[in-house]
Amino acid sequence: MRAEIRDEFDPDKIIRSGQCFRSRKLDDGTWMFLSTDRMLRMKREGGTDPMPAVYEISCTPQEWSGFWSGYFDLSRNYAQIRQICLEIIDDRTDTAAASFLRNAAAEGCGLRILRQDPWEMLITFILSQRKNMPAIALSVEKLCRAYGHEIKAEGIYDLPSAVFSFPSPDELSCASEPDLRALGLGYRAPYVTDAAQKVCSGALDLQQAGSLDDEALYQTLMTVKGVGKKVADCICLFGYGRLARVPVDVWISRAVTCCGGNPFPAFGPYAGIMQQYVFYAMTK
DNA sequence: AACCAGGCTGCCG
DNA sequence: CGGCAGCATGGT
Repeated sequence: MRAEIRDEFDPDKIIRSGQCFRSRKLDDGTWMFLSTDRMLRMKREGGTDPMPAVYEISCTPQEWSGFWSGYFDLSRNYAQIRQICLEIIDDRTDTAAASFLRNAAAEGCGLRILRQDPWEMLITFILSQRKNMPAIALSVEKLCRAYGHEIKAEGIYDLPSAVFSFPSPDELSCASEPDLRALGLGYRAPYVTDAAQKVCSGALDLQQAGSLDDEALYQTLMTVKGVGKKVADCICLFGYGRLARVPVDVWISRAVTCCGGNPFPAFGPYAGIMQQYVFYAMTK
């Protein structure tokens, strides 16, 4: 099918923004996005300059409106939100911090906070600790190849190599801690088995957790071993769309120092989006 | 070849 | 309580 996207949307930036680790751009210029056991292929039509942007998309209209449109958070107006962020930045008296933040908000144009699967976010960000982005992508890929199942290509698109789903809680519950250490997960292996055990047993209901407020959700997620403040905030932001949450990692910590104090609370309900602009600008 | 990576746990004071 | 060593492994 064909889809027209009018708001700010830059798949290249989204893929390199550190919120998803399986999606990528293929050699033929199409983008491949993956979420749990779903795959989407998309290609820009009619050059790159004109708005609105039109994309040729591999799924049905039902899958687009029923899933992927929500995944890309397309019902939200990011152009307007980014403008609100810029106005908040203009109110600052500290010119050095203001120009730093203004630059980040400009660099981040086209980023969106993806509405991803909570289980996939839980495991992915447990794996992410003390790793750089290529290393995270590698361990996630290993996990999918070992415990997920193959996803077949749709329609006219063919794939360069086999693509695997993200393992479901049941699929991952087959993995013992030594199995996961053998995959190279290191000290994170027992954290993953604890997460799978809690979710499979029903001790942690990720679906129902979505009805909790931000703070209760955050506290609930931290009951899993290996999930601390930063990882819990990543799951809140990228898995539950809690846009006020600000995961503080080494990069954001540097940005806070650079601004002479934490600049994010000023952005209120959009602090998490501003955080993503800053993270992207700093890691680019 | 050292040093770092989207940190967390357990222990020490 | 706050502070901090130790941690497994792949990138740069």
